[in-house]
Amino acid sequence: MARGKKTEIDKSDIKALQDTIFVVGGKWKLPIIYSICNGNKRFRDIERSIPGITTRMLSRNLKELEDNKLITRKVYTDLPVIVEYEFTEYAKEYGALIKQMIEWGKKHKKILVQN
Amino acid sequence: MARGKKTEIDKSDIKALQDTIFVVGGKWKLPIIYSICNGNKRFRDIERSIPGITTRMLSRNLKELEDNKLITRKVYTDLPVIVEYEFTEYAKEYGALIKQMIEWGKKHKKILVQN
DNA sequence: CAGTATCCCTGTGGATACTG
DNA sequence: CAGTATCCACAGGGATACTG
Repeated sequence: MARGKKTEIDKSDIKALQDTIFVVGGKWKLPIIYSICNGNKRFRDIERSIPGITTRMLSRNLKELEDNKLITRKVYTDLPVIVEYEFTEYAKEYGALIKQMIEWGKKHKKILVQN
Repeated sequence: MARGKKTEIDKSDIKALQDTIFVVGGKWKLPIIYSICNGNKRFRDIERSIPGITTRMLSRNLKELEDNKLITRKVYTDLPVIVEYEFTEYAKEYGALIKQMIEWGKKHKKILVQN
C-alpha cells in the first residue's frame, strides 16, 4: 500500500469492515454456519454437531445470525416444538466471501509456519 | 446452501476462517491498518491519527500485526528512537480481501436498514 | 520518541438449572 | 424439543504512570 498508489480506505470503509467482521465474529458463529451448511436444521442437531457449545451460546448466536438475515427460523409444530433453521438466499452471497476468507486463512497459516 | 448443492465446509476450513477473522479482529486492528494505509509510519503519528486509542492498545496491536507478517517494524536511530511501521508485500494480498469485506459490509448495512 | 507496567472495568462466554 | 434464567470466570480493553 505504497503512497500515491491509491489504496486509500476511508472511515466509512472501516465501519463497513467492522460490520462484516462482527457478523461472523465471536467464537461460535462460524461453527454454526458450518453446521447448518452441512445439513443440520434443528436446534438439537446443530447443538450436538458442535462440540463444546452450550444451549445459551447456540441460542444467542442463532438469534444474531437471524437478525443479520443470514438464516431463517421457522416453527413447524408446537407440541413438541419443531424449529428449523436455514440459510437465506442472501447468505449465499456471503458464501463467496467466506470461501475467500478460508483461502486466505490457509495461505496465511502456511506463511506463518514457514518462518 | 441447499443439500446436495455441495457447499460443504470442513473443519479445517472453519479453523482457517477463524484465523482470518482473528487477524483483523478486535477493536483497533482495522483503524490501525487504515492509518498506516494513509501514510502514517511512526508510533506517535499512528496514535494521534486514531482517536481514543491508548499507547498500550496500539503497542499490542502493532505487535500482533507484525507477528502476522502484515507489517514490518524498523528501528532507524536510537536517540531519539525512531521506528517506522510499513505494510509488507504480503499484506497487499490481503488488501483485496479487505476490499471485498468492505463491499459486503456496505451492502449488508443497506439490507438491514431496508427491513 | 516509543514504548511497558499496573490496576481496573466490562462484555463475552461457560456451567447449571429450569420452562413453555 | 427448543429454548431462558442465573450466576460466575476470564480475556480484551481502558486509564494512568513510568522508562530506555
